[in-house]
Amino acid sequence: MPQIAISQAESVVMQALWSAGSATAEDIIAEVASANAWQEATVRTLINRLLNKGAIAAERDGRRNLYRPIMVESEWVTEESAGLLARLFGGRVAPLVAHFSQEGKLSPEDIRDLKKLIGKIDDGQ
Amino acid sequence: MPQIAISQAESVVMQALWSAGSATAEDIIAEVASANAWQEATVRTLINRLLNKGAIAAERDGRRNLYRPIMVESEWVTEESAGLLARLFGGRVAPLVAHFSQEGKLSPEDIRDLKKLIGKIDDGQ
DNA sequence: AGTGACATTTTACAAGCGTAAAACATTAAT
DNA sequence: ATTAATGTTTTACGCTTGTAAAATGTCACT
Repeated sequence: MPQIAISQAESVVMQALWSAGSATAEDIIAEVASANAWQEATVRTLINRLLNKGAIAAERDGRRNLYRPIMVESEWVTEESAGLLARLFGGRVAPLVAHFSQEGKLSPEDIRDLKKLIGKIDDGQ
Repeated sequence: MPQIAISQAESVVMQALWSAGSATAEDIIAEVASANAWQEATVRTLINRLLNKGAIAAERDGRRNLYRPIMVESEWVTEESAGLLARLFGGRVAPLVAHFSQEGKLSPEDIRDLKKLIGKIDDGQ
C-alpha cells in the first residue's frame, strides 16, 4: 500500500514541503537543516531521494529547482498511522486511546477534544 | 527513550514472546514463521539479535534455550505510539482520532468504545 | 569566451535490516 | 566412542538509511 515508502528523515523534508506548498532547495534547507542538525548536503540528498522515488516533483526555475509534493499528506498520515494501529492495536483506534488512558497519558486537552469529537460524531448520525 | 531499538521484524518475535510469557525457539518459530513466510533460520536470527540487544533473555533448559522477554510490552507500545504521535500529530492523541474521524475510518465499534472510554474517564474525575 | 558563484547530481560509506545458509556444539542412540 | 539428530551461534549479502563530500552543470559578469 505505501506505494512510495518514505524514510523518517525523508518525511521531515516532505512535511516541510507539504506546509510550504512548494519550495526551493534553499527554502527547504532553511526550514529543516539546523533544526535537525543536518548539513545542507544531507538535505539535498533527501530531496533527491524523494525525487527519485516520485514522492515530489521538480520544476526548473532559472538555475534552480522548485519542488512540490506529489504524495498527498493526508494519505500518507493515514497509511503511517494505520500501519502502527495494525501492528499494535488490532488495527483499531479505540484500543490506542484506551492504552494511553490507562497509562495516564491523556492530557486534559486530549480528553476535552475527544469528548467534543465524539459528541459531534453522534450528532452527525 | 527507546533504550533498546527493536526493528519491525524483531517486534513480531517480541509480540510472540510477550503473549507466550516464555518459549523455546521452536515454539516461537511455530508461532511466527509461516505466518510471515520466514524460514526457521530467519526467526533464529531475529531471536539472536534480540538477545544481543538485551530485549530478551535465554535460560538453558537441557540442550535448548527458553527465552523470555526483558523489555516490557506496555512500555514498548507507549514508546512506539508516542513516536508516531510526535511525528504526525503534535504529540497528542486527540488529533489522531480527529484525523481518522475525518477520513471516515472510525468503525462503529471504535465510536462505541471511545464513547464508553470517555464516559469512564469523566466519572473518574 | 573565461571565470566565479551558486545550484544540482553523483558518489561514498558505515550501520542497520531482512533474509538466510553454513558452521559449530551438544546430546541421544548405536 | 561414533554417528545421527537437534539446537545454537556465526557468517553472509544485498538493500535502505543517515550522513555528507566530490563532481558536475549553469548562469552572470568581466
